[in-house]
Amino acid sequence: MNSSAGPAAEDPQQDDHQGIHRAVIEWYARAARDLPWRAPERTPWQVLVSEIMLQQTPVVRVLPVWRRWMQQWPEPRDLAEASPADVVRAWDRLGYPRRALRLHAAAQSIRDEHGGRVPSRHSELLALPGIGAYTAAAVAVFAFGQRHAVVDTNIRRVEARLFTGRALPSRSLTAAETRLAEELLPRGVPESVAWNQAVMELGALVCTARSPRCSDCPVREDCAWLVAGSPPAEDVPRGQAWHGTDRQVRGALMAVLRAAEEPVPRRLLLADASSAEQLATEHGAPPQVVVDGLTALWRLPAPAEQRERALAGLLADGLAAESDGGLSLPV
DNA sequence: CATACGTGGTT
DNA sequence: TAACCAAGTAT
Repeated sequence: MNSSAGPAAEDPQQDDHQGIHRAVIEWYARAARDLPWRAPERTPWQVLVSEIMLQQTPVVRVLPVWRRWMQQWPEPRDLAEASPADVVRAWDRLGYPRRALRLHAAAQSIRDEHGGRVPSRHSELLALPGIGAYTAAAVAVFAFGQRHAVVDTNIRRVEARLFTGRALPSRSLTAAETRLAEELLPRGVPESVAWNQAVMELGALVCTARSPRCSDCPVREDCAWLVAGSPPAEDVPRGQAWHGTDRQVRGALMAVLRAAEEPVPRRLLLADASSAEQLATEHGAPPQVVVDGLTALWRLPAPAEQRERALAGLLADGLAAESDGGLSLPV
């Protein structure tokens, strides 16, 4: 309320935000989803795995994969001992399969350099493969209860609207946003953890990108964007190209490799619609290796050069490996 | 700072 | 239907 000089004068903003802190945290207690990685008995490893899986991936798609994953590899050591092929298969179609490889490498680092326990320091987490600023903070906060500013896409959007009055945050994370998130963090450790979790959930459930449910928002009275009349976003979001891209070809190649139980001959993997037909004609019979997704791969309107390039990328990333009979997931 | 990197549901 | 979007990271 007041910002007179005193012990707390170093962050005069804090008093002004207490009402917002209280309202959002109270809303969370009432409206939060019941997710397994939030259960009281959750382990740091469970939290870490969930955070990696949730990178750019919706909760509903992560849930079933996470459950299987934690049953199969309940501790970092368990995953560390698995083969990359098994890890990539278990990742299923979560997308960005390089995350699976990095999580595997992180598990090995945890085993080799941290005694098999997920490290709790932000700096140590940050040093693990596949873990950046967001995930390091998220694990430190949600698994270890520390006080750090978590800055994900949800929190960026909520804070952009609530305090900056903009419909959407900028394309990339700015220093100003990080500073704002840090300034908004409640003083007390438990409160800061609750705040991070609550704002993220608010962004996921109410303050959504497309059609925000402002009538359900606990801080709609304080929202700079709403007060300004909900002006539209300024810059047009660049679309994520897909059709005809290398990424699409990589995805189709990965689908085949995941389904294959044996190495897939290179010519089979790199065939296009016409050459596949030619192969069948010449051999007078369907290919010996029947693999799910091969037909879809052949049907892609991608030139041979692009298929070669996509496969080379997979090999370079360690998502595919060459063997006697052809290509397979890395053993 | 921009770009590559999967996948599938929603609008 | 095409475009948008989802708890980012690495280069």
